[in-house]
Amino acid sequence: MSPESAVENEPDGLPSMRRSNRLRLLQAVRRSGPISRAGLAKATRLSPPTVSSLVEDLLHEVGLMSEVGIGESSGGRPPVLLQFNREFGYLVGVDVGSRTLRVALTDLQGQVLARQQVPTDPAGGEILVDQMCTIAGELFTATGRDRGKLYAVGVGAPGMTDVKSGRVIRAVNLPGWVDLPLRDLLEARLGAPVRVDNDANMAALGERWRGSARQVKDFVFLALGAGVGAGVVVGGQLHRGHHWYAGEISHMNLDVREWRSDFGGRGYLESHVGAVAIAEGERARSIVGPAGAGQERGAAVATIIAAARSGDARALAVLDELAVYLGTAVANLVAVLDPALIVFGGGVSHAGDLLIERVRRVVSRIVPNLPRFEISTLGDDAQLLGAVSSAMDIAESRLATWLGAASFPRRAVGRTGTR
Amino acid sequence: MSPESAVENEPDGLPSMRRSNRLRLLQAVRRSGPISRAGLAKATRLSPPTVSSLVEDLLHEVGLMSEVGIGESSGGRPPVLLQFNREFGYLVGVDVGSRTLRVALTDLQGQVLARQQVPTDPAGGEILVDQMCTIAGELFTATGRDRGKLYAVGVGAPGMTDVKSGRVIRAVNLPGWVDLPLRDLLEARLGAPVRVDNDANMAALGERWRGSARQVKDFVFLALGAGVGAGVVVGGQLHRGHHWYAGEISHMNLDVREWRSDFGGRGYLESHVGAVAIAEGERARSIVGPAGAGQERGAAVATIIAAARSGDARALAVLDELAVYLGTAVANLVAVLDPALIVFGGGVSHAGDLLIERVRRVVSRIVPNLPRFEISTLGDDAQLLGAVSSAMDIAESRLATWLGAASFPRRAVGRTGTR
DNA sequence: CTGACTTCGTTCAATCAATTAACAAAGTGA
DNA sequence: TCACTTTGTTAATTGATTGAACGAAGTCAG
Repeated sequence: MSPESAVENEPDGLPSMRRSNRLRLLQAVRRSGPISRAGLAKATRLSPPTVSSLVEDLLHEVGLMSEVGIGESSGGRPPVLLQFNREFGYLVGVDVGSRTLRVALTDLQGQVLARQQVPTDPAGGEILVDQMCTIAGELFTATGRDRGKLYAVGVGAPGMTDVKSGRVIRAVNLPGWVDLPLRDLLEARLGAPVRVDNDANMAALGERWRGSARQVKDFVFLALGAGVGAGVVVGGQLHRGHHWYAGEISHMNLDVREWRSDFGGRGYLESHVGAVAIAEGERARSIVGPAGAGQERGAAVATIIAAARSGDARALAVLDELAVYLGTAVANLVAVLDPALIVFGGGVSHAGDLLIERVRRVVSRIVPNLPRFEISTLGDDAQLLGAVSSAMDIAESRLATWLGAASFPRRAVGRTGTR
Repeated sequence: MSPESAVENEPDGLPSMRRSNRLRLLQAVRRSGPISRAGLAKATRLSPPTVSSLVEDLLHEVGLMSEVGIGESSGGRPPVLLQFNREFGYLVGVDVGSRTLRVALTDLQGQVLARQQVPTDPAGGEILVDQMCTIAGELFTATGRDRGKLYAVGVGAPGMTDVKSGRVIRAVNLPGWVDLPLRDLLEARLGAPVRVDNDANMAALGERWRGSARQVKDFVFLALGAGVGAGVVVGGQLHRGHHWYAGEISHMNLDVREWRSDFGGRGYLESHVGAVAIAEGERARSIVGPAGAGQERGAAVATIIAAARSGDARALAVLDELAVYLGTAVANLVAVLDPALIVFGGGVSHAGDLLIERVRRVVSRIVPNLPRFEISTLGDDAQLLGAVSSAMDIAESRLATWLGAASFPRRAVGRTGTR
């Protein structure tokens, strides 16, 4: 009964018109929640008998729909409500943070059934792969679901990833991850298609799905954590770039006079906006104490933000300084992309309006086309939910190809000659 | 027999499967040049009788195909070759330069039938609209084509345009164009759908179609003329941005220390890379003579480039300076988008390798993900051909909706009740 | 130059899915 | 209780695609 086997069972022979209409019905059901056959007929502009017949397939032969009960009558025979069978399969989303590993088990609609988080094993490498698989297994057991029905997996990893080959090229703070074929390892162990992407991209997907960026076609998610990264969404689609480097804005140079000093010099965004840079600035030290005392830069940043919130002039000055660099970088990004929205995430984003106002002031002096600015509404869950969202994307296309999105009547392969 | 009337004549009653397959055939014919019915059957995976029947429609009823002759036998009955009827309708592309107005008349495949160029009337405004329409009319007459068969028009205008409403918000060097509803004016006079877009975007489309960017999904066209503009192509599609400001990189700030000085200060790209800025730099003056002597900045730039090509140290120094700013801007753009290719166009691009090498050197010090760099292969024709290309896009979708790309069986509207 | 073989395209009957029309089912409301 | 609505199914019709057979128009070998 696993989806895998169902794929095999489905005869390829069905002419495509029917398959395509089946898919249309399924999508209508997913969009329009519980809905009657009559409602589906209106929504898809198919005739009632056709809908009945296709629903029959979807209900009993395929198993992707279920009858969910009787609806209110509106003056006639009450409708039989149909629903997408969300438990036809399950999704797993994984967020590999440099400190925390989060795993969620959801149904096909992305509804979270269970989740768990543990400290990331700093050794990285295959140990982490073990950790993920174990936790995923535990979540299946805990919720009493069949792990054979795992349908797709999304993984957000810190650092640089090659989405096509599913490799992690290098991971921030996880020395054990260098050119790790994460996707292949996971697919082998979990028996389901896996997509690996970097954390900023995943966070962007999360915000697009259930965060600040719903309905927004063009936006950028700014991950302001240990480093600075961006997830770029253009035309509703994540844009990853030719070398998977899109959004690596930490390399931006904001001082032509310093461009000769190679990566990481004073002219570069990274030197002014990363948590490291913030925590180790002069003013910052005067707030959080001498360098080296605070092992955790994230904590130092949090302290500075707290001070700023309570009106500490030195802390506000740190934000001012930060905003000049960040704002200029954002302005340059806006000059290139003209997005409708920029979402701030990561530790620095907890400064909230203190940050947004300062950045907006800078940006508005540089470019005329101001985007909307918002703080991530998902916070630390953005990456995890983004991973789930990307698993949903895989599931979507798997369902589509399976049910026959494939255009049109395909003749039986290997057509025999005339003789 | 104009396409317009044909659209009306086509009964909407054809069930969609047939319409959709007709479209598939048409596209296969356009892709695969002259091809037999048997070839089409293989290419589209439709059965021979179906192909015959649909081709019959397309040939005689619709008129979008024509038989073009008999092909070589490959050991059996020789094939009857079919072709897309490129003269089913015509396209017009217009490039409104600040100095030259170019107009081309092409067939539906974008093959240029005739073209003409005249000096742009600096008065701008509706006078220019007249000019365009007149020239277009002349081209129809000169080639003996029926102007009633005009199928789509693309117009590239300098400056800022709102593609959705078809308005020119403001045009560089054309004071008469301020918030001009160019699309509506032209559609009223020409009787065909019109798309208006800015010159950098059109040039990008041109390079995508028949220039350096063929087959490239993610690239940026840099228009280095009087100002600096970019046409941004992401995922094969032009990206225009939320306020139609995408690619307005002249606003980029490359010197945080100068960000307070508002638009146009020393920190901004525009102040260093535009033809004005180049021609009026100190070193530049020492080559081309005192300021004000050369009315034409474009000519001054050309002089400098010529000098550089012949090894003039001062001219090369101008390029060096330019490359630092341009390279930094490009690097920032690359940090955001990671394109596969950057195409240089406009007057400054005539510096060729002298420019590319210098820019590449700067970019390679700032970001690790170097794109390919190329000089526009279309030169001054990029915008014009881009305008044609965008007209083709319109034509494509017009044909598609007309032939019924619209997904699936649509019930007769206003379905009468059960009674 | 004839006959076997290919390839191209069409004719014809069969198939399959969607539609219309009619009807059964299951309610509301006067 | 009866007229009316809305939902869903059954039955007959329509329309498009297909497979098989066949005619058309060539090549190629002996």
